[in-house]
Amino acid sequence: MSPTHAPAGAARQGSLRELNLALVLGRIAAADRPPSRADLATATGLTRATVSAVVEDLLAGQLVSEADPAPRAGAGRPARGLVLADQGPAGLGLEVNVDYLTVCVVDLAGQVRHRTVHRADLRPVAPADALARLVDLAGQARADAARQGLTLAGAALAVPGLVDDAGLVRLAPNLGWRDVPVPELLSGHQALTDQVPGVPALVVDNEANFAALGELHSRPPGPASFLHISGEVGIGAGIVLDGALFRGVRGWSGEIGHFPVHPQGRPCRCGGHGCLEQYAGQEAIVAAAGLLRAELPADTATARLAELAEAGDPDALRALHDAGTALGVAVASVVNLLDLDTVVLGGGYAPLAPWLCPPVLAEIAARVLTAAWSPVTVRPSTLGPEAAAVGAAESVVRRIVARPAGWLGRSG
Amino acid sequence: MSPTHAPAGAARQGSLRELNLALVLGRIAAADRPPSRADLATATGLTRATVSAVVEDLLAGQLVSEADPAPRAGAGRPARGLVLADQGPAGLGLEVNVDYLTVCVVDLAGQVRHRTVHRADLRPVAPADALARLVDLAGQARADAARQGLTLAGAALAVPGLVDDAGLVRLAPNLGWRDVPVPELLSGHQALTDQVPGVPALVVDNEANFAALGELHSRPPGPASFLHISGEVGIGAGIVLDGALFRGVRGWSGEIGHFPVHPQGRPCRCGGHGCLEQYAGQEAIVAAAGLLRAELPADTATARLAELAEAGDPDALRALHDAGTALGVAVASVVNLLDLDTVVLGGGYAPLAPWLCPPVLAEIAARVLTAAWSPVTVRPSTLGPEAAAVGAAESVVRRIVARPAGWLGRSG
DNA sequence: GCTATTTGTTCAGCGATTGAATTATTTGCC
DNA sequence: GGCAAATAATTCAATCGCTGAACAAATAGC
Repeated sequence: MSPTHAPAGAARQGSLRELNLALVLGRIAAADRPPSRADLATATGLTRATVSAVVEDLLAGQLVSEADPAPRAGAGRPARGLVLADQGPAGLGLEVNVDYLTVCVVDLAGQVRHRTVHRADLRPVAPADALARLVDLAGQARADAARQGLTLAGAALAVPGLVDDAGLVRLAPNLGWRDVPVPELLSGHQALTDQVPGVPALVVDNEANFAALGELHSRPPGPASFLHISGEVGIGAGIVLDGALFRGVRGWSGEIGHFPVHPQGRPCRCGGHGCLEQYAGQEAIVAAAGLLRAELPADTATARLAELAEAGDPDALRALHDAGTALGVAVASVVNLLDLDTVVLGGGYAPLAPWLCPPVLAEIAARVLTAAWSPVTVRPSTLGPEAAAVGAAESVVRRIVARPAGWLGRSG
Repeated sequence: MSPTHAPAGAARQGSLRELNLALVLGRIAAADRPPSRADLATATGLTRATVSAVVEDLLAGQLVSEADPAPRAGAGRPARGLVLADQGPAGLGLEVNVDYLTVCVVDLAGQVRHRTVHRADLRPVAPADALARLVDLAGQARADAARQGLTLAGAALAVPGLVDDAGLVRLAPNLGWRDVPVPELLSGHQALTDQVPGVPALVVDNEANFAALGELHSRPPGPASFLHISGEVGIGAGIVLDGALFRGVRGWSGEIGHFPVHPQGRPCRCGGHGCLEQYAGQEAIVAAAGLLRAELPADTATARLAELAEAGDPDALRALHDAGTALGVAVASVVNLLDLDTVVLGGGYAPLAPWLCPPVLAEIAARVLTAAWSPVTVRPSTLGPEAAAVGAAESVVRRIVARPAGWLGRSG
């Protein structure tokens, strides 16, 4: 991923157009106001002739559309602004979690055009049945998308667990799933999306990874490299390096929940001692604050905790401080290892960020050698609780923006 | 780095040839026996006509040369094998360390064609003087390279400390350097190498990073992603992801020495407590084994320790076991975070690997969730103590192999 | 209404790849 | 020894896509 590496395949004649399609479309996507063809030419270094030809392809493929010209001072023929199409390909994002199912549709511009949240305790539900419900919701989403002139070009499913390259869910402890062959179970149903060359029909990945992707593509765009930590029952991290998600050799990166914060500390269900999860996991924080954890929905407990902290409840404040310190120990090590300058607290941590950030920053200041030369930012996620589903859907459209040739029917 | 990301610049006509030059040359470099043009055509997907044209460019530019045909069974015109040229561009690798200076020259094929090690205690020497000595050694290396038909295309300097993007050595604690502007100090001397477009004249980086690169490009080629840990007085890690060194946002990745192994443990000079360095640093191991650390050269102490362990000395064995356990705690967290499947113990750890690996593996087995599905390999580095200098030199030639257009005088 | 200015398109030219035909060189068989 | 089959490498017309310059389109200012 960004590092200078040799190209994967042969550069044939058409590769040139493929690259320039991606280049121009990427510029249109990144611009903050609709650029003209002339703007794109100067920005990319291509000639206006080439840009025109490329844009013609993109217009024909419904990837961009012409917008009202951006008002400009001075003389000259008015420009025609180019924006990402709001009719055309879109991504389907799916999420299965402990107490809800989410389906959403995101268009090329990153707008959420459809969203459904289905609250239900999924733990007693068999995986196949949960997926069947999801297919049902996806069908409605697809119909709604079609009404809006959108074509679903691919789907991505977020799961709170370890996922295989093939989409096999090896283990989702809080959901009670083990070795669930998701693509196989879904293949029995109607296809979720249309088939588009270059866009896999279904990608399954960890929710923390997709949540990080959602953050990466949020507006305004985040930094190119950051650590996104989702604090739920477990603690997962999504690592974004140079604008790309780092998935590790087998896609199992980001397991930060069992970082040894207190090596001789509390026993953890993983078999170790003093794992981060035991000190900064949602259940741990809630318990430390003296709240009964009988209240089932995790977000309710989190909201309650935030209320108490807001009101100055000393137990809640102490619990949050301790959790933040534990989190800070782990985060500091990650920052030392990867030299990141931004850490995003997402998921259940986002509403607690006002109280978690200070101790995290304190640990970073104390433990990160290089913090003296350049500061590390710790901030809450800008996305809500559906970050993972939105990030999943965005990963689909981003793939099209990064490689539009597939969608346009070129060799890909 | 590697990840699917949009191309940086405009794809013009010549980019096609640039890409294919890199593609073909990369194949020649990666092949284990000299491939013919026909082999390259089938391997890359290009036509034989194109491959011939590309190879002609590479031959003219002295990047490859024709070798004896690989013996083949069956009829047909015999192939002409292509190998990386042993006359042509080469990389100059430099290293400043606490008790030695090293200069080496590595050719395109990765062969070390010249090597000088100058032993001296560099701590009392002013940075400018140390660099002047290095320039002297480099001049001899350049003359020797010229005698062998090699042209030095660029230089890379390994330093045991934090280095800036601009080559400023912010801090090299064991060397006593602070804010040393290396490129500036060297600019006063004769140029180390020739100027080649696309190849920076001098790159300065951390020794751990270059040592990891050396491991990456060693024969047989290592895995595409791994963690390389250099155990010296300090402990540095080089992170290789998808075949590329991961340098972090500012190039300061890999600071693993201050990983909190025992949060309430021994105070560390960094201000923290229980840092890995205090338990698995060379001085710590030597002290724990009951050896006097008055013996200055670090490699002597390490060798002595290995001898004692070999002889079954219980103090030495216990010290190594404890160090390995501490190292394992840190390594397990890194593996959990990045999902790597290979860890290489280099530098001072390499000769101690027989005793360090078992406890490291034990900690990984206990702490890495995914280790159950796929094992993690822990092995010593195959390179000797000059790994950093060789890795530095290799980084120069690798850049040429990855982007030969610059060397060939194309726009690149 | 005219000029200056900027946008976008058209078109000949050119570089690079392609695919088929051609040449080169060896093995195997009669 | 000579011929056919097989494999390697080169040659060449065709094609694709980018370039650069000329040209058409559309607006502001005088």
